[in-house]
Amino acid sequence: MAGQNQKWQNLLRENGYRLTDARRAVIDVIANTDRVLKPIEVYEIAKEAYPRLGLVTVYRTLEKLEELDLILRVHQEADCQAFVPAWEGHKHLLLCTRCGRYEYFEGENLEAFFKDIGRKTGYSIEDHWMQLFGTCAVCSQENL
Amino acid sequence: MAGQNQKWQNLLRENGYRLTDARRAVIDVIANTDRVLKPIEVYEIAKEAYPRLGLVTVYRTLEKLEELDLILRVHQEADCQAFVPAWEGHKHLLLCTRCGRYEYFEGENLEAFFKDIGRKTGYSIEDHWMQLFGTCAVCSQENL
DNA sequence: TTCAATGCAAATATTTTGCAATTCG
DNA sequence: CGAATTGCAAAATATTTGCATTGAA
Repeated sequence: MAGQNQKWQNLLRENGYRLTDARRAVIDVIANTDRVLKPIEVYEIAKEAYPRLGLVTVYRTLEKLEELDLILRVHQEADCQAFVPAWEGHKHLLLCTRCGRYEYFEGENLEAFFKDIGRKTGYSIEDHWMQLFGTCAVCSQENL
Repeated sequence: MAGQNQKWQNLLRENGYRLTDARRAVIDVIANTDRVLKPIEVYEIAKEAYPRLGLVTVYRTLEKLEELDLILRVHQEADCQAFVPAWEGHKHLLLCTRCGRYEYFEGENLEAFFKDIGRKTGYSIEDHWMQLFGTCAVCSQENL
């Protein structure tokens, strides 16, 4: 997962966006996080490396990263504006409700199931969201 | 799905809440909707039947209905504050991205799958969300 | 009669927009 | 240099809270 920074920076440039210090700082944070992060959290962490960063820029950078499918917006009970690095082709997430850690998981066999639902309901299925919530091994440990 | 009003009203009372005209108006709307509704939409519709309704009361009533598991919060790309009547035991939703219509669907065999994910990742799974998005039969029809 | 509930107005919180100054390429 | 980007301040949204009044039980 580490070292995505360079790849992301290249992708931004290839898509006609400029590479600025502000963007680099935001990317450093979100590309390598092992926890779900809210914009304000990205801001606070990135600000340490690049103090004149503005929150607005964080919002705008996240917007572009999402547009390029480099990050994924995570919906949770309490808030729906948190992000994790995206994994190509997979949007099945497992989240720790205590610490925000995340894991991606595979679900190939689900496609057939979804198709079947579509047939039964008369809907043409275009997208799906699947998320599991639980307590990660580390947090379970701490709670003994 | 129709005629849930009375049941909901009883449940509110059984749980120590008072039955007011404002609450009845809100319940009439959300208990019988066939579309996902945002608080402001509930407000606007319910206001027709009970003009002195305040938006704040809609928020507060929805909060109580959610607490009693009578309605379910629906998360979508654009907003995460929309509700549908809940179906006991099932939180698997299929949503029309055009008109907001919804269908519940069953997924018994998923439990084993979820358990397996938990075992592989070391997480103890506590909850899951599954939603499908698509175009319903009516909207597909209209779009010919 | 009593206390929960209401609804207004005000306070918060969050996200977006306008714009002059800055910086990348 | 020229255009994209920044970040401030202000605006727009969405949701919550305080409080005097109303109304259900």
